[in-house]
Amino acid sequence: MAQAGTVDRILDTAEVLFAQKGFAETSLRAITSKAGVNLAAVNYHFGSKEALIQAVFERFLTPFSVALGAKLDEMEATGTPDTPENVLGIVFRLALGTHPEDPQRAAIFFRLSGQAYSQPQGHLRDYLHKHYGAVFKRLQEHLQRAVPDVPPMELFWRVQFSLGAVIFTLSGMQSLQAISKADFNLDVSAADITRRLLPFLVGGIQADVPE
Amino acid sequence: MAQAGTVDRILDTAEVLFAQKGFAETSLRAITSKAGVNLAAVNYHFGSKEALIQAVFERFLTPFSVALGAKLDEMEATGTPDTPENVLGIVFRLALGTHPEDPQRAAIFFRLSGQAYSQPQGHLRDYLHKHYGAVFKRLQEHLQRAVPDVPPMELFWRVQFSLGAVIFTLSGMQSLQAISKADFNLDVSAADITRRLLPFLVGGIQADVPE
DNA sequence: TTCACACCCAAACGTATGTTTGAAACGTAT
DNA sequence: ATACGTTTCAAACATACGTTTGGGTGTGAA
Repeated sequence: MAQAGTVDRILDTAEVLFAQKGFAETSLRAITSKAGVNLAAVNYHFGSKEALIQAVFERFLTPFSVALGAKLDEMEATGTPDTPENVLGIVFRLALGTHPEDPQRAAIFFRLSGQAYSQPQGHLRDYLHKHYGAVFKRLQEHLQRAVPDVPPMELFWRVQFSLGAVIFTLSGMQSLQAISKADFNLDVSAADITRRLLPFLVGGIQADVPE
Repeated sequence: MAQAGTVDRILDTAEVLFAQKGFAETSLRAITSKAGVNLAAVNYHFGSKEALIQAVFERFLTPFSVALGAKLDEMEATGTPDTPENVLGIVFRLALGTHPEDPQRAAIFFRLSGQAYSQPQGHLRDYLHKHYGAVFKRLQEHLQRAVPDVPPMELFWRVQFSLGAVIFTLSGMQSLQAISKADFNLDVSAADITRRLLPFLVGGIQADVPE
């Protein structure tokens, strides 16, 4: 990140600031001054702030969804059984491991996703669903095979619940960590939390469906 | 809401707009013009926008936490067993039922909570934890008795995961409903979703703790 | 009636934001 | 060396925001 081009410097900085403070609360001036580029550079290279936000997501999600697709291919090729643990495990290891050189990056990934999903108007939510809905659907199909007793409609919602648990928790990790430290005097990392998340989600997803 | 006083008209309107578009994206001008009051009224009656936001939450959460406390009292008095279903059931029925005359209100409640929690800086999160942490802790103690095999630290996080699932899902219901309709051609209500949520959360909370 | 106080209102203030502009600097191929 | 497309820059622009101001309006008590 030291002496990259203007475009990358903007993306690198925007990514961090967006994750830290949200989209509306992060001004172009904050981004450009911290990135050491001129204010006008954003509009020159991206066209608008909105386009910058989408570019940040694209740089994040395209490699992720490609890797996820590959992992699913591999799973199908090797005949790995469709269990909730296996399917969800892939996602988590991927999210935590796409940038092994920079562990912070995983947290940024989750918090950005959280920002996107909790965006009020849902522009981004729709954008994400449109561009990455295919891989997402494929993932859900594997999950469906893992819990054939859960009706598809029910599973759809359980996946949404899981998404909520994941994104919400990790996007607010700093506050939660403070609370956790105050109540239990213990530090936790993103990897800690995801380790705890897996059994929780598996338990929820394969729970019995009432009547 | 027809001809209430200025203060209530502001609160009524702000509540809806905040839930709809978020705090930063809702201007005082939008609130006051829709409420039919003068722009300066907010600063006159509340002091600042930040104070308005807190006032909105107070009007929501104080009755809720009082009612929750009463329900817990009742539970202890009648000796109702501490099962995850019972404890969580109380919360859900309360959240959905605090304003039976206005079913929309429950959705607003959840979406506001979601906005608060996904707020980047976490002012509100801390405010909520400070003002309503006591009832919350009590709830968690009942849950702990319901799942004695889950270590307290683990349970703390599972409660956070549950909060995420609930708030996140309900705060983004409009988008999710659209997706759900597109994929399954079915409409769903907030009550529907909470009915689905309960078994999911119970399953997650009482899942086995690994090694 | 007069006074005091709470409330309301139109207007203005200061500031911050995203965006645009036009000229300067740069790199590169001719 | 020159010309040209690309990129950078300081400055300005238009707008939106939260907040403040000062005068007006109504109401109840003295």
